[in-house]
Amino acid sequence: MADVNVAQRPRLVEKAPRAAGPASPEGAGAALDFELIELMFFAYRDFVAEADETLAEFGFGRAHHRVLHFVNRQPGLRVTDLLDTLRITKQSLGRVLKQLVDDGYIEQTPGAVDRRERLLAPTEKGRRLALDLAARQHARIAAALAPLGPEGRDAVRAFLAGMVDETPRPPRDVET
Amino acid sequence: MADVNVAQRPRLVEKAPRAAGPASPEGAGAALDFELIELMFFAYRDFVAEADETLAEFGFGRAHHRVLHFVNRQPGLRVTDLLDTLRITKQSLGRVLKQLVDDGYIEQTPGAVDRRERLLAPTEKGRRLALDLAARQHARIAAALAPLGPEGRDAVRAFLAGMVDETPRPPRDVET
DNA sequence: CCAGATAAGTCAATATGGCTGACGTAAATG
DNA sequence: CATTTACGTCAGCCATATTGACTTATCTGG
Repeated sequence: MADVNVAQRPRLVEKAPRAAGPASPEGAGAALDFELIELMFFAYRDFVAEADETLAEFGFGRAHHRVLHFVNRQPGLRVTDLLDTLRITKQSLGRVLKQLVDDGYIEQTPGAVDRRERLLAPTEKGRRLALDLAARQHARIAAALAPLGPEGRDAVRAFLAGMVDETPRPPRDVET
Repeated sequence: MADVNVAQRPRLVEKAPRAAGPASPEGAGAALDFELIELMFFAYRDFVAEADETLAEFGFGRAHHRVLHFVNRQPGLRVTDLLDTLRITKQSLGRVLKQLVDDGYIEQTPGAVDRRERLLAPTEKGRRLALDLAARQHARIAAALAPLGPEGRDAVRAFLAGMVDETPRPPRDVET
C-alpha cells in the first residue's frame, strides 16, 4: 500500500520505460506488451490531432473527416456502405453528412439502377479538403516509416491489418 | 462528374485495394499512402472497441480506461502527470477520476514530501480491471504480431513511436 | 399487381467526453 | 507574507455517439 514511490517522480510513459521488450515478470504471469498498448494510444492521438486542427478551421470535426475521406476514396459510395465502413448509426452519419452536403463538399446523385440510393461523391472543393488532410497524415506516416526501410512498411501494414476485426460482412452484392 | 461508378458496387476499403503500394499516380502528384491512413483508423477502432465492451459492464467508458491504465502503470502518479499524459483538462479528468475513486478502483494518498499532491494508485480491484483490459489488448496485439517475427515488432514499435509528437515537455522535476 | 423488404431521411431523447471560465482551498516557496 | 502551485469543483457549452420510432420512396418476389 505504501508502495507508492514518493520522492522519485514517475517518468511519463512517453519518454518511458525503454521497455523490457515483451518480457518482464508480471504478477499475473503473462508479461503484457504495455509498450505497444500505450504507443497505439499516443500514436493515434497525435495522428488525428493534426487533422483536427485543420478541420476546426472549416467548422468540422473528426466525424466529418471520416465521411469525407471515404467518400473521396470511393466516389459513388452508398450511404449504407458508409455506415458499414464507419460502424456508426444512420442518425450519427446523417448529421455530419448533411453538413458536408449543405456546405458543398459532397454531392448526392440518385442511383441509376436503384433510384432509392443516394450515391455520394466529393465535389472539387471536397476533394481538395480530403486530399489536404490526407497529405498531412501521409507526411506523418512517411516520416515515421522513413527510418525503417520498405520491409518496415510491410510489417506495419501487416500488423495494422491484423489488428482489424475481419467481420465476414456478407457481400452486399453479387458473387454468391 | 458522371464519373461515379454506378453498376459496379464499390468494394469496402477494409477488404480493399490491395494497394498500389505507396506509388500510384495521383492527381496531386504525391501518391498518398491511403492504405496506412485507413488502417490506422480501422486498427484503432477495433483496438478500443473490445475494451469498450468490458468497460460498459462496469459503467465506465474509454476515459476511465485511460486513467486507470496509466495509474496502474505508474502508481504514485500525480494528477498533473496524468493531465500531461492524457492531454485533457483538469475538469475532464476530474469527472472520471472521481468515479474511479468513489467506486474503489483508485486510491489517493497525500504526497509525503508535498502534501498538496494527491498521489494516485490502483486498488487491488483497480489493478485487476486494468490488467484484464490490458490482457485483451495484449492478445490482439500479439495475434497481429505473430506472423511477423521479432524484427516485425521492432518495426511496429519504431513506427508508432515515430507517429507520436515528441513534445519536449519540460521536465517538471530535477535536472535543470 | 401488390405486399413486404430495403434505402434513406428525420424527430426526439440520452450519454459520453471533451472544452472554457471562474473560483476556492490548502500548502509550498521565495 | 505574498505569490505560486496542486487540486478540486460549479456551471455551461459542444461534438459525437446511442436507441427507438416513424416516413417516404422505391425495388422485388410471389
